[in-house]
Amino acid sequence: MGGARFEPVRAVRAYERVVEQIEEAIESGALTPGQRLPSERELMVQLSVGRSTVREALRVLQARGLVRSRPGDPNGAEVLPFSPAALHKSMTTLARVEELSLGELVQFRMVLDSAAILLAARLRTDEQLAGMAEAVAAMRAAAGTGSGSESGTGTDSGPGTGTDSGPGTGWGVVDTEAFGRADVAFHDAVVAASGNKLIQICTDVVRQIVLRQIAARIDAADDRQALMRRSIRHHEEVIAAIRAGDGPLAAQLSRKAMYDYYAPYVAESETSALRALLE
Amino acid sequence: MGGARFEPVRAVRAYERVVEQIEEAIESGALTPGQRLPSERELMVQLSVGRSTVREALRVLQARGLVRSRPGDPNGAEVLPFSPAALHKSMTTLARVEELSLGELVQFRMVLDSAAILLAARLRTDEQLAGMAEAVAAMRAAAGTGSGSESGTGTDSGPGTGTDSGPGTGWGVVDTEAFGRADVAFHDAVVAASGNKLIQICTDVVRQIVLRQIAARIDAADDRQALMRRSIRHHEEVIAAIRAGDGPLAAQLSRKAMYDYYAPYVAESETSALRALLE
DNA sequence: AAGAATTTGTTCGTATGTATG
DNA sequence: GCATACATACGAACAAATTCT
Repeated sequence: MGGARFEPVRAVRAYERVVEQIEEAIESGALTPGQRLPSERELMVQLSVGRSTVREALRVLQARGLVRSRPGDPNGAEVLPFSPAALHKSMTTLARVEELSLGELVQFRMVLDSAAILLAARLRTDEQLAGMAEAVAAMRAAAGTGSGSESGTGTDSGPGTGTDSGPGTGWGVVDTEAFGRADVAFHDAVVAASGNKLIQICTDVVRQIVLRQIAARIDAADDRQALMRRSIRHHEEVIAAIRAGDGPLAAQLSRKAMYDYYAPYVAESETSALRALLE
Repeated sequence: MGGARFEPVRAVRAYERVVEQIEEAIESGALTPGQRLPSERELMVQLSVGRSTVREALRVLQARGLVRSRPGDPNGAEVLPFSPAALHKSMTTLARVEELSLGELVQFRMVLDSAAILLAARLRTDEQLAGMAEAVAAMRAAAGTGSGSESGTGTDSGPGTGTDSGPGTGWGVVDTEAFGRADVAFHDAVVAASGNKLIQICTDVVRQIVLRQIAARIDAADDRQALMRRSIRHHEEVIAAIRAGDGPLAAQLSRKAMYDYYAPYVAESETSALRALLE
């Protein structure tokens, strides 16, 4: 009894077979980024399918961010290096149709970011630590405030980043855009030090989604500079804890910092769930 | 100076415009799951594009999991309820082409799972707690071991789940498949209690990817029953901590449990990064 | 610098298998 | 069983874009 088990045969479309073949070639490494696929007409001969079928398959692969094809390119479609664009798209869709609340997104960031910081406190190199300090210095510069605190970091502001072409912002006062960039650079340095690419990509994606939802409200805040100063102080505390190797403290500080920064925009019914992470 | 800023005009394909229109209709809620799109021929009239263009757009939408079309369906393509399938696909691709190591995946699970447990310890209802206990009872039943420990949980094994049709496994001994299902049910109950859908989906996706990588090795282990017993004991300790409302303890126990379970399959060079989370 | 050759983008017509009534 | 409408698939044709000569 029970030797053979049959599955219902789902009618597999021709274009899916094409997608599978090319996908397999890419994911297995037989096709590496930068290499070219055969032209559509040659693919249609090699695979013995019509051109429309080939094109539909290429569209799917393009939607997944695996290849790109340009009109007139004598070579075929180009195999792309992986980018989290498809992941970003999926999560954005998820956020819209599943009505992911801002609270959930911020909570997710608090979890992943504090984990990254916990790991970074253990695994960071001195260069990575210097990169974090540099980013905070850039935040200070963008906030237009002389100094945030009495921290002993000897690194001065990185060259060139910031006050070159911010449209509509004056000099020496506040450059919201540059501040945001420096903030991103800080967190990038942290997740890079954590050594976990998955955390890196997910935090990156979620950060963009969060920012898209509240960028307007942050820009409209009239106490921006005060917010920036507090954020800078928090970051400096985090760096100090990382430098001291106290991961749990650094992680807790980072959760607190993110809570303080984003909580005003989260629905009141959800802030308690955020505070549950502050402990 | 600087008033108008021009962007390079990227030639936007016709099919992309079609994708955007339909996508917008779905994400905005104008089209809800279960509803039907117009037929391809009608879309091609409404949008004044050719048939192939419509089809390529539908392929992209199908690849994103937003619609599904079947041959012969008198209605058009069906709008689907959101499923994390596209997210899963993206992450799987990421894991393959970026060579995400098993260590990174397990680390990610440790972070998200322990966060979910921390939240669940605060926010769970009694029903959700009962569901977790039920899942652990099912794990005990599947492991074929009389009792895992002297824990005082009064719930007996849930009805029906488990020993009905495991192929090739005897009765009363070990049913690896049922054990896995019960384990999944436990973690599902936890993330449901955490109240964060994003954590739920991400843990679900990553769990499947991890399992796909090491399922064979787990099946081949000859001390499976010992592993199961230890896993059950760990889960019972976690439940006890959740019941007591001690979130940090529950989270720490869960990280330890996952480390014990998966560390043997992780490269030795990576286990230290995992232990960094154990604190 | 201009034109030829090739490739993708798009349309259209046709044939086939399938689901619904 | 039959008619209808649909998706699937093929392939020819033309337009637009790119590269090479």
